[in-house]
Amino acid sequence: MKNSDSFFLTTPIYYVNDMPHIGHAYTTILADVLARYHRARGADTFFLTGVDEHGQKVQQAASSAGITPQEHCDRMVVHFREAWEKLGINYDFFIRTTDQFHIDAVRQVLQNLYDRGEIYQHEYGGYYCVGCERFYTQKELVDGKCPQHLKAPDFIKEKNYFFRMSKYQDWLVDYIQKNPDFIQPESRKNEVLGFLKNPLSDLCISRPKARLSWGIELPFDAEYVTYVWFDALLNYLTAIGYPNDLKRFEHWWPANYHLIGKDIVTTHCVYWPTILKAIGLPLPKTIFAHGWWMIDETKMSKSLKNIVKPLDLVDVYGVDSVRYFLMRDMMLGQDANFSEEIFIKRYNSELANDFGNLASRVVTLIKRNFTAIPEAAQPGNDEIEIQVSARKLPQTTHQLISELRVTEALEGIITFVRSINKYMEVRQPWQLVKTDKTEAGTVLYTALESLRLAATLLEPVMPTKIKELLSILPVDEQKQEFAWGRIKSGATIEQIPILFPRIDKSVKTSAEPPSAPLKKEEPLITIDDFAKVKLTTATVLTVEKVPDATKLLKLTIDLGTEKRQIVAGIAEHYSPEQLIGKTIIVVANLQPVTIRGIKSEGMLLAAKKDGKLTLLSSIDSIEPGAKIS
RNA sequence: GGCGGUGUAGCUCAGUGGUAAGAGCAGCGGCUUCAUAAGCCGUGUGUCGUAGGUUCAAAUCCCACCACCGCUACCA
Repeated sequence: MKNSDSFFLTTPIYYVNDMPHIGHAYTTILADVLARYHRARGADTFFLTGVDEHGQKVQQAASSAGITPQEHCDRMVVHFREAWEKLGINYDFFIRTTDQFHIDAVRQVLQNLYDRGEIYQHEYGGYYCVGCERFYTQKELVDGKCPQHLKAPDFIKEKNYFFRMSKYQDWLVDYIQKNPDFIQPESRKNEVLGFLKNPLSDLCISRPKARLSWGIELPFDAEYVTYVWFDALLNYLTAIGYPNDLKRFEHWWPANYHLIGKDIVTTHCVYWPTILKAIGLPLPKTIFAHGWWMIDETKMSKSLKNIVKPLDLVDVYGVDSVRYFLMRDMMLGQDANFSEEIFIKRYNSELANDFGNLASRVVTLIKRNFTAIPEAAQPGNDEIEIQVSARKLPQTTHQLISELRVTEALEGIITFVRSINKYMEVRQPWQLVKTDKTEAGTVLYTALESLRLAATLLEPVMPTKIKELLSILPVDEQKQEFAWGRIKSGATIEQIPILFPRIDKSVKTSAEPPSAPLKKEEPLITIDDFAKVKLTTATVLTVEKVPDATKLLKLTIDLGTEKRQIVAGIAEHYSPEQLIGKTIIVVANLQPVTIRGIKSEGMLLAAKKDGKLTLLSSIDSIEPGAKIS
């Protein structure tokens, strides 16, 4: 039975198709920080992370690199382990979906669901057009024929296994509404509820081996492997012992937090709860979706290649300050900006000036004027005021952390640090020491003890640097970490090193080269392959918006020899007026398709990066129909 | 197209019916010198996106509009 003090939190398991980047790092550091705070308050804590290793993309990446999928995974997992090591991540377990225990457990769960009728095999009829290599619904067919090839498609049957997700739709909507903390922040909850207004279909959880072999084989049909998401989500259960070590499992489940990025909300907030319901397990208490880091104004995500490697940041600035920055600057669930400039401002202002400098001045004053740490003799009003806020601070910090309000928790600590600086100005111990050494001692003890307390509260965020500082401060081990008065009067103290040296903005630390795009080993094509693509110039004759579609424009174009109609997803980037009369480049021999009921006989070429799209054209004017080679 | 969100000081944001609208950063002026050229004090005439409405009273509630964003549909 899970007791109230057991705290289980997870990150997603990261797909090994990609190198670790700041998105992965943020989630993982957040989890680490939360785990450390909960351990510090005495909670029985389990922090799970890992990697997701099955699926199509892994198989493809492996085959293009000429290695087995397992070899590919074995290579990639090292990058994640090393990254977390370097970022000071203290996880309790690192799961790989290729771990045998996970594979076994997933198969047991599948068998159980299958036996209880939660999974069924469905043979869906399909009107399959060989020319198009795709299925058509009856509605899409024109007079029973493929609209492209005007040929009657074959009716073929394909089998797959489906999880009865749809039957849990009403239950899920109800559950989400009755448990306001289940999906956070609220905007994500609304999105999920919006998603659930449309009918939910059953979830296809198998892939025929003929198409994809890299996955967990279904226990009840060796011709299939498990859909990668189904396999991956179950890690949250298998890693803590489900279904073979129920005692361990029940100690931790349900999870207190699944931390995720906002890109995987549907899988976690729709698929996962229904799977758990079908298994018969309670749902995690909270699924928290955080935002994305914008790097120099550009979106950072898995699919984009403008990767800023967390390890590079750490090499330049140090782990602790990077962790601090990431935790301090991203507000609950919102997107945040990262740039060197923003980082340096935050670092200099809070870590160097407010905190680090305070440590230096207090310790220096003690070393210079006293042989040992002085006593706090007669606390006056200023001392009492500091002590009052020092006693409140651990409580408010832990409260905020328990609500995932990390930014505000850190703000509270740094505000307290500022108040210590102010206290120093008010009491001026460097003057007092000349007139009243006892009172100067009281002031310095108060400042040092306040500093120690602030440092202790910052330790989960900056474990390395803070440990370094705390190891120098002599304490009375009998007294509790968060209690006032732990610093030991009469003990000697070493001079402390400069913890966070100020970064001089004029000396730009651009030692790091702009991160080169990952070199993917892409297969090369021959000139003959290229020749298969018929590219020609074309003149745009007419353009109109496709009704009820945001992105679509219908164009008629002149190819010199003929006129054609194409549909293109560029309405958000070009207005019809901008296009008429322009020369564009099209793929002339592309298989036609029907988009929104409109036939499209070709594709225009456009360059797209970071959300910006521009059509390709020729530098000098040229007749339509010119061949491009 | 549908659903939802955001728009407050140069920047990042807090503030959801009621004293003259706030914080941090940046800027400017001063004090101080124990300290990492750090610290402290002082300093903001901000159309609270625009235009209406409800109210004794609105940044805060309602309507419309504008801008941006998210999810979703359609987008190879």
